[in-house]
Amino acid sequence: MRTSGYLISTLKEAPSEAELVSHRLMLRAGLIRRLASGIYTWMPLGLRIVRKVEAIVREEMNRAGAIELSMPVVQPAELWQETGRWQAYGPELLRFKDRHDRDFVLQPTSEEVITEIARSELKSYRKLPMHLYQIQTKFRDERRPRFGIMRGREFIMKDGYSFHADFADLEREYRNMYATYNRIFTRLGLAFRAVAADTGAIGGTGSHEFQVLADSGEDAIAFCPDSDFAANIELAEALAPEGGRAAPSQAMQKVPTPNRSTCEQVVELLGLPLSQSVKAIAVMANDAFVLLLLRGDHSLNEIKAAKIAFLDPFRFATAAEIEAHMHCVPGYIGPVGVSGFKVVADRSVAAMADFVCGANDAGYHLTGVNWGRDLPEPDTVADIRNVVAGDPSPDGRGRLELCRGIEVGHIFQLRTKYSEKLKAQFLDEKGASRPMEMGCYGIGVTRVVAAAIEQNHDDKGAIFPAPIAPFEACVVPIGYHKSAQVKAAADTLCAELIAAGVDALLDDRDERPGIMFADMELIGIPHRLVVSEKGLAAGTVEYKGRRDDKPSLLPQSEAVAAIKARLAPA
RNA sequence: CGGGGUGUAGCGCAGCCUGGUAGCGCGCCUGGUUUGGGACCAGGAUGUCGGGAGUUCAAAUCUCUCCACCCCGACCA
Repeated sequence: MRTSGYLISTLKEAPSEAELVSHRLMLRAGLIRRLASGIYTWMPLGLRIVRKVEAIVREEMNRAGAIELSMPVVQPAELWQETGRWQAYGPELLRFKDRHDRDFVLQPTSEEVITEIARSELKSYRKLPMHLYQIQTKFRDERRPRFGIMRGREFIMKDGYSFHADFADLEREYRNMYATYNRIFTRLGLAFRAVAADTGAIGGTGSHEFQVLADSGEDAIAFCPDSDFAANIELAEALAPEGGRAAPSQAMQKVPTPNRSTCEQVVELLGLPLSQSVKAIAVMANDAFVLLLLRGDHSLNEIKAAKIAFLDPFRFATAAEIEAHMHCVPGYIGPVGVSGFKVVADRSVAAMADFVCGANDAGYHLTGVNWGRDLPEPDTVADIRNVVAGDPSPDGRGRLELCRGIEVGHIFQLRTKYSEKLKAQFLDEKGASRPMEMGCYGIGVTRVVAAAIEQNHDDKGAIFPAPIAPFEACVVPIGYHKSAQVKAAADTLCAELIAAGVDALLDDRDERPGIMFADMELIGIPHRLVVSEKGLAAGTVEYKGRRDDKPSLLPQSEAVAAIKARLAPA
């Protein structure tokens, strides 16, 4: 491929709309162009990257025994009504009507359609197991699209669905996919981690996310360097503190804390550690008022809290509701001397002694508060906080660390949630009708592109891993349009690279070298060869890896082999 | 959805306060000089100033309204 005649549209300055590094670089490199909020055109160069990601995903899915098909982007509402997701999915599901006033959706995912296919095609245990997947455009009407393609509304996802006669076989395929995803993300050249995850809206039981590690990631991951424990912070269990609760050593005291409504402000005034304070979070669950207690230095994990039966679902109480139940303004509320509603204490709060909390009197807090003596034991003790770095690992083998990640893959055991609702049943060996066990497996293809840049870039631009780079190598001639010798050598070199199976780009534009270097670096081509009259006179071409500080010289005759060697899998 | 902000040439921005008919840099086109890290000189093209309504002799500028986009938030009382 030659740059002349191709569409390379780089920008010196990034459009002001972009904040995130990958978003800025994708716009500057001309990989994408925004058409509407969260909706982007994939420009030729960007599309090459997408196609390379797709090819690797497709190859590994096929190798793992899955079979590709393609389901419609536009789907009739009836199936969605059958599973109840027409109601349950909420405003993220884009709905519209056709000319006959019939309801349709743009697929955000395809459990309904695939299950409809399974129920009509897979009627016998003899046809199971079966794993079908597609690589398709998805649409989710995000409440706030952001970060360019990272959280766009329209995106490309590989979604696979497996059908099984029993749970043991689903578990086998789940392990198969776990291994397949590890292979895929390894081949994509990304630093990633598989983490245990909450099953979220899709439902089901077992679930793992595949997270590309990057500081800008939206997800927090807890992992244990001394074991293989890794989980999304949504799920990571906070164990009860070692050693249990200390005996009371102080008397309860009411102290004035005027204009200090946060835990931080109160402990600063009292000269105590934040971990000695308790904050009370008021929520409404099924029209009932509930007080949640957390240590001052901890944060509420809403997903864990919603797993307590009487808190599902809950929302945060309004100031008016707080005053109605606590007879006190927010900022000074606490669990002492209250009645008429439930109090849920985090495990760490239940283990505290001599703690500080609001006095239910504006401008006052209580110190030296102790369970059992100053207030009754909490109604419920549960793990409702986010883990923090240094917490013991739930597997008992070390301490947790935190890092951030970008979710690029997610695998679920759906069990029979959809097969029951959509009556996807098969006949087993005994002729009995049973719902199929299902698994589902997603990879955000377009998000992988953004994640790869987020993880691999410098001040010059993107640094693509070779397997997904728009081109694997580029040839930059100096004086292509002036020197017949340079032109011939560059043409030959590029042709030889391509003949050797290298996806090579020749920059034959009549531009100054600085412009060509800068563009090739911005678009993240991992290997660069420079052909010049000076070098040819000495029988050399210059090589520079995208991450190298300085170029090196290669004998002209060895250039192709050198690139091949650098592209070979390690 | 709540809060904040921005809309002026392909991109980045100035002009708005104090109304007088639109400008700078980059990019683009032409010619020339250049040619190993985003060159230089000369000439040139490109704007419904986000849309609509209003005030005014006159609106990018003032008023109202709508729209689009971006950022933050939508738990910590």
